[in-house]
Amino acid sequence: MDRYDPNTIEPKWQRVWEDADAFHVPNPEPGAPADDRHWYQLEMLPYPSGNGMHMGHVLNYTMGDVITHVRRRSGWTVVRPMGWDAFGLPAENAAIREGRHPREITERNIATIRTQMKRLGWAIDWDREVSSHDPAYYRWTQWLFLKFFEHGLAYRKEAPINWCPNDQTVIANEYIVDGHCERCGALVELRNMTQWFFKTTAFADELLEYELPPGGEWPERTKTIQRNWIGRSEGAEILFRVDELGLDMPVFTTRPDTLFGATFFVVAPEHPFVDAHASEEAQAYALHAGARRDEDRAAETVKTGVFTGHSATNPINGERLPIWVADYVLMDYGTGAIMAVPAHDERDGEFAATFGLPVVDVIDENGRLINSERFDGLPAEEGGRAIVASLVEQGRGKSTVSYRLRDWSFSRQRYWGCPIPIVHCESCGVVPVPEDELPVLLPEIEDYQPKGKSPLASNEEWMHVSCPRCGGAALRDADTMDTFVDSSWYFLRYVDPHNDQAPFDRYVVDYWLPVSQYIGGIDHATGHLLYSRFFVKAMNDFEMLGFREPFARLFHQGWVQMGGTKMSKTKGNVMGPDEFVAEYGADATRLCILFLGPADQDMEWTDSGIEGIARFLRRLWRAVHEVAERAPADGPVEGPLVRKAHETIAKVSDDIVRRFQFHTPISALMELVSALSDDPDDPAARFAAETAVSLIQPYAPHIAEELWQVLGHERLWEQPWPVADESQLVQDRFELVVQVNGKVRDRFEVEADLSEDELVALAMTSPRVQAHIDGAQVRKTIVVPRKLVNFVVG
RNA sequence: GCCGAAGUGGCGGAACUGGUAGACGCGCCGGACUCAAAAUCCGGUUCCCUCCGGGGAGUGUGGGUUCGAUUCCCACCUUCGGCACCA
Repeated sequence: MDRYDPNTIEPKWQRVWEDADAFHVPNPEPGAPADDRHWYQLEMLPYPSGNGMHMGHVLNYTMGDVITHVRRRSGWTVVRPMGWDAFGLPAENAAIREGRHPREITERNIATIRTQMKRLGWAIDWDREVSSHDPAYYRWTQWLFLKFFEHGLAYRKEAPINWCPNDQTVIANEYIVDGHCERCGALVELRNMTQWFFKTTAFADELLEYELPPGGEWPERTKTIQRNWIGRSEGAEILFRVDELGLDMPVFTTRPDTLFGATFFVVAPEHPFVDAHASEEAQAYALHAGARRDEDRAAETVKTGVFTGHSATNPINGERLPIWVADYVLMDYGTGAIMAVPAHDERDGEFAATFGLPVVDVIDENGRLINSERFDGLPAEEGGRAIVASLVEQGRGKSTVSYRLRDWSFSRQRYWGCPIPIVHCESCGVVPVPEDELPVLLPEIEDYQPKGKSPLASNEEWMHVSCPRCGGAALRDADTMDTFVDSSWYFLRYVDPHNDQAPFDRYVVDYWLPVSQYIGGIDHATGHLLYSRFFVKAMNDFEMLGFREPFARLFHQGWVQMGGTKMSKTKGNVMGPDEFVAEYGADATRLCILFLGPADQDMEWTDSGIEGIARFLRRLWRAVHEVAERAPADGPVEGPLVRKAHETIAKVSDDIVRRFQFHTPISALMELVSALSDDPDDPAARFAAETAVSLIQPYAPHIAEELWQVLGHERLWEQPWPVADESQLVQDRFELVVQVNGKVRDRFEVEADLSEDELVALAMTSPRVQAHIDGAQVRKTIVVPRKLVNFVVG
């Protein structure tokens, strides 16, 4: 028996799989019958960082790998692709530092990570590899952009947007954390700029619906996060009249029932009313207040504001309310104006207190309307409906819905991204680049240094084009797209990666998608996951594909932490797999990361854990070799070891497939290996060994393959997944627990086919039980079949 | 403030449908093998008490339901996550 040496056997089997093209899965022919046993296994694609993979990646992809092997071997056709989220700032910043091209840096990083991935032995169909920086990919990103543009779902507008002063580019709302850039941590500024937006708000209601296929399931917490982000509020829009100006001012409110309690009216500093009609003092205030970020405005403890000099008429009772301008009202929510009800809104109450404005109670302690004329006495909710109905009749209001969600601003003022296929023509305006001129290649430039405007603009030759529409002088759009545009459709390209006629064929995506199981971090709940859903819903509307959701089942892995904190470059606690793979092998590293704990919870990486796993693998290695040296039993085997093997099959399969729990199967396998190594001479030891090797294959495919060969077999990766023999799971004896008043007093083995009466009689004979009953009256006897007997006394 | 998740040995965690709390691993303690070490193997390891037979307590806290609660219900505490001057 050779010593277990992962560094010899692992590369050997990796070569075997590669030569056998073991994990390549071709697409079905058009019109081929739909096979309902196909599975699309996907984990979020990696960003090719210069540091290579970290343990979080190892966890993520190993989990996907276990599922892939189990499904494959259970008779499913599994597609499991891989690719690279290759555009983005880190490569560009590295390019500035190193004086090289971002492409060179990115491709170098990809090569490093690809090598790491192959060394870990993951079952990936490398034939489907795609990279978002490849013109063969971003050609179709551009093509999709044009589709969205054509349907009015991509548009340009001037708006105050988030600007990262460090990265010198716009960033999306979704990637701002507490007012700071999620990527670099700089404090985000507000800038007024003309930017490209995707109209995600057009799908606000659809995004609240999860139109999943049968068997699809999303975690409740993810849906909650998305629901909070979308922030749907039902309410009413009410028109207030400014008589002296002949103007109607709409407000949004969720509380139309409190309309009689409105005692003043407030507009946001950015509201057009201010510039057009407000007093000089109010305009001066608005100019100052409107320039501040929402976060700073919110941080103010005392409310500020100025009277504009005008009044608005409450449509329900004709009362004239003074119009104020105040920065606690936000322009980009609702209509940018509110009816203020100080009695029933905390913020309005504070404002009224500060400026001595009147307060009118309109709801009593029983929740009924008061001071509301003919609506008095109605329960608040009913009263609200009645008030809206009355406004509708007068044409002064209607029921409506407001959302917190904003459109996705996706143009970026940096180099390393997908160019926007648009030309700006003096006479024609915004003109799309014709489809047959795609891709618009990313031009070469001299200097990547961010200067607050797009580096692409520095390439004069590239910038100046003739207008595709009129032939006149025109300029290209010099911005690039947010990398989240690239990753909003990569899962569609994966299934048809070599298509040069279209981003994908509809029959191919309709065959494989929605993704059967998606795995990735919950940090993308309001970003990537929402964007991808938006893309798919829109493409479904364009009739490009036949489904409404990209991901049927979603799972979020926990963070792999070190020293109690999430791994991050700034904390210097990022750890990759390399040193563990070199010392203990890929199999041990894979097992170790999954053995750390429940996959959906944060876990602490400990170096000592891998020692235990290595011990286990050596023990497995030795036990299997010992078993293999002995002659196989002739005829069927039975006994506790056979039963243990079947129990392990049931446990491992159920945990992985149904419970999505990856650490407990390892415990079960440790028990089985320990049982069989205790007695290699047991005639059932060979069956137990074969079972253990077969079951561990998804976790540790290399050692499994090697030991499978030691046991005289071949090509374990394509052997059917073991199925537990139900009859073996039924035991003929079990351990009966006997309780007195719910406390365990004795336990002993009994025959499984005893009747309840016999169990009770047997339980009663126990001297320990007798001692606790101590001659007292047994008031009640509870029997749980195959488990316990409980005597209630006293 | 609103919404959500979670609290179990020294540590990571197990206990899936209300039925033996602590599987499995780490760490630690003791032993075997060895000149020695590594590796390996065996035994022990929730806490307290013990006449070594056992006994008592115990899953964040306090109640409740139940023959029986880590599991269900109520209240609270702590931690983490999302939203938040969103009308």
